[in-house]
Amino acid sequence: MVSSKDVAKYAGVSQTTVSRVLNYPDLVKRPTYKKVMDAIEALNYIPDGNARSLVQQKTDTIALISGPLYNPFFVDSTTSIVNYANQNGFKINVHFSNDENITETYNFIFENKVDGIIMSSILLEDPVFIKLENSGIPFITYNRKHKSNKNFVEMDNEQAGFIAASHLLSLNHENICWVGGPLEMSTFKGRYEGFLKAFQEKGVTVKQEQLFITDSSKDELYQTFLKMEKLSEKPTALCAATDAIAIEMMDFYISAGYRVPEDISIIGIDNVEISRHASINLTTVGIASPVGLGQLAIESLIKEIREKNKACIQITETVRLFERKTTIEKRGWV
Amino acid sequence: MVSSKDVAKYAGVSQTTVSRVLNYPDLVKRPTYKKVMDAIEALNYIPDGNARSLVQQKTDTIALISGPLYNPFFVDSTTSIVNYANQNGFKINVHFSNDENITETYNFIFENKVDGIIMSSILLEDPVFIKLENSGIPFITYNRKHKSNKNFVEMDNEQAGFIAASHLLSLNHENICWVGGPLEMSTFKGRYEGFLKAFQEKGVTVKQEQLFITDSSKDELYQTFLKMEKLSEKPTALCAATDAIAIEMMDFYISAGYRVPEDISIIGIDNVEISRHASINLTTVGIASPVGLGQLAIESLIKEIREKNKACIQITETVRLFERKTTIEKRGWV
DNA sequence: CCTGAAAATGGTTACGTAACCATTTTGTTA
DNA sequence: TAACAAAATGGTTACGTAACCATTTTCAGG
Repeated sequence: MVSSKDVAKYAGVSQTTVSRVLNYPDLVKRPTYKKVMDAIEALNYIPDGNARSLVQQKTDTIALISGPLYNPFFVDSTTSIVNYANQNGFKINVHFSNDENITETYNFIFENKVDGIIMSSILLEDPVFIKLENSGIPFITYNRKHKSNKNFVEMDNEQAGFIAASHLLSLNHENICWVGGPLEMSTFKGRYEGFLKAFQEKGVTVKQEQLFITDSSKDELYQTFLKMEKLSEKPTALCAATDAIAIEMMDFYISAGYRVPEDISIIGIDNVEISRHASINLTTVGIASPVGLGQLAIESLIKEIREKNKACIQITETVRLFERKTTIEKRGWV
Repeated sequence: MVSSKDVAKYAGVSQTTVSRVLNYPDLVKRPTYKKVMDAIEALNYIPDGNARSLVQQKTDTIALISGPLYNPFFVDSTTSIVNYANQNGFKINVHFSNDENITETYNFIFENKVDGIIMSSILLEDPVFIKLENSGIPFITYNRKHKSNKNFVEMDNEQAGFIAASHLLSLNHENICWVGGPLEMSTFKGRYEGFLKAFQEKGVTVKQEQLFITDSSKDELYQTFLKMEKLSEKPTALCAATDAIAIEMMDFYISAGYRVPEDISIIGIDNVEISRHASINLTTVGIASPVGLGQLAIESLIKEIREKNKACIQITETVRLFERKTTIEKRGWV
């Protein structure tokens, strides 16, 4: 491989001058500059970013630990994060975590110096948090957060759950099922609590059997669907903790011959891009601002890396209802 | 930052021995091994992957140039690629290309030594191909290919276009629009030619005005929709070059009050995951094998990197129809 | 034409690791 | 116990770059 030494020899200058041509061209006389550039051209020289990283003690690389892309929330956030980072000269090492391989994922990341870590996959009381803190690497979470998180970008999850439940209650639904979990994750916990709070304020009682604390895997969601089918009183509405869950449940209901929303109202939370689609038209709750959580987080992280800014980044975005066509007023059909 | 020298000093051994403990533990006596491991533990030492890369002349990193995730094809392929690579100890640097920033993207990648490149975004006659060849870095394309590509994984695009068109023709549609492009891309070119071939074999004529060669941006697709609305003879069926286009067009039609498939049949190509969803149920053409193109490509690339295998990888997967609910027989309504 | 400061360039080093070769230690066999 | 091979460990180097300090060149002003 051709190195800056080869270029130096070819151009008849020192390696130092070659480095200078690329990094401080103003310090080099024009003719010398040209000689070197010609040599670079002729030899097809490309500087080795790895070697540069070693000497400069920075990698211009950020590790992203995202949830799986079959959750459309992460489609949106991954897109923003990768594009924004690349535009700002950072590489993104992507990892998709299913919350099981998470330890390996972190070890993998620690092995390779990165300038920062941006992630969603963390539990409220995750033990990995201490390792992250000790590593000294700037990191930020988006969507979810840890109980002692310094830097995070989230939506107001409790408000979101509250708005979703309130919307269904205002449409006269009372037999409303909750689907989502696990509650070790800040998102699900907040949304769940908001959901319950709405019932409490309205004075409507929630039965234990209406609450399904599940993970988001297709299998378990299908099992949940089957359980709901066996309920003595079938729900007239369903509050899903995420759009991904809502869309999946909708699939099961429609496949089973139900009409949405006539037979069952469904609401999600996240307002992912695909929920807008005319075939889906999911009523949902999402952040009011047009800038997504991923985008906010990566902007903050890069700022912190650049400015060695040690200030806390704690953003909780306010949310609102996006009313579409999967929820409808409950009609008495007695 | 704590280095292997620090560990060596702490453990009272040489740096060489520390390195050996981690890479060739069998060459180290048990007590020494333990001393070093204890030191590593005590100092919280993590080897620097960058330094290792420099001396070993490999990075364990693969660059991925994917199309945008709003095309669900790339959701599926990116997931397989990232997961498979990570499981095999490779990091993935992700880049989303919109075919405009492509030159910058390539320069960005060349600046940082990677062990391989896996990409979709390339034109049939892309000039960047020569730079890729000259770089000596193993690379493979999936989905699309270059006219002189050595390594690629694709579907049989012509067969796909042929099957899609044949399906619509067999349902007695004749006024069928084609939407997709540009033809500089192998996928669109092949599918388009297959589409035309089906008409030719059936002896049905295609009018120029039925053929819409567009890019896949939402804006341009909407313009295309408007043009189709103004056609003297409105189409009864639509063959989209990709599922992404099909799903987008479906959105426009439904939003405008049309029913799919009663008012217009729509077929796509790719068989992306989301097309299976009960709310979408897109009839489409996709590879018969359950293993996706991205997965095939990353497996081949990693094999090539590991074995320095210089054999050509040229895979063209056969395709079949996935009949769902967006296509229906044309009824005479005169 | 000389002087001195500024401009331009060069030499050397460190970054953290693994490869390579050299040296010391261990243990076996005669 | 001597001899010697094998096992264990150490010293030095290279990887390719930018930082740092040293040296040479240039050129303005007297």
